Amino acid sequence: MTLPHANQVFRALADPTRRSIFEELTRQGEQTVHALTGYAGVSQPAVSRHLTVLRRAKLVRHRREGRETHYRAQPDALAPMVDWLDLYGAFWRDRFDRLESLLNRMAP
Amino acid sequence: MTLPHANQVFRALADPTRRSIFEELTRQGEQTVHALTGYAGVSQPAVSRHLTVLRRAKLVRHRREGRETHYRAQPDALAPMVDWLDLYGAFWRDRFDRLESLLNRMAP
DNA sequence: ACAATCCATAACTGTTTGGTTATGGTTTTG
DNA sequence: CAAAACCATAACCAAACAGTTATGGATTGT
Repeated sequence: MTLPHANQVFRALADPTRRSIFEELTRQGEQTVHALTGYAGVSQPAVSRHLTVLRRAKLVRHRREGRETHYRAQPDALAPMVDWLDLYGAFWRDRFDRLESLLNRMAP
Repeated sequence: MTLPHANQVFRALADPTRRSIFEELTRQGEQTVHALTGYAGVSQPAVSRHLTVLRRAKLVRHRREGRETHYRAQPDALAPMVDWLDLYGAFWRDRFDRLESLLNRMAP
């Protein structure tokens, strides 16, 4: 029972180069493809394609300005992943609370 | 600057079938490979290999009992993903503080 | 003892993926 | 205007991936 767009987010962030690009955008703010290419350690076309994947997952937004394209992180697109963790986190908490109260009753 | 085992966790959870198996184990508790095969909608060898991937990411543990192998979720192995989101998705900080403290209580 | 069950691994296959180089469109610079 | 810079897409390639069927080892049931 996976949430609707969660899959794209999970897949996009599964690649370390893409995570690294997203991290860089989060830390340093808006960046051009050129700047990101200098950072990422792969070729410019590779960076462009990674950015396309991140864009389809809505993890980044872009803005054209003349011949350059500026990308910035869109952190609220992490919501599906957060929700997924939160969903199972709540479940664990319930189990943990039950276990905790059980232990309290057993050894007061 | 991603933690060493974070990559395995991200990769393991990138596949929807594997997420589904992990979700099932979290919801229903310990399960045999046979039971999971009935659930997952793929062949038994496929399930076994998914479980191996989840095991290497430490997201599940297994216990042999006679001819069957029982698997259960190991939710504290999600910690690297939670840490990552906490770091780069500061937007969601307060929601994560709850989850993180929960995980800390479960696996101190 | 024999048959059936449970599971993991091997062997194979088609698809996806992450990288490359090549190319071309658009915009800036000289 | 010509040249250079920026970026996206295309074409290609090797490796990884997720699935399958086949097989065999270990355990349980008859």
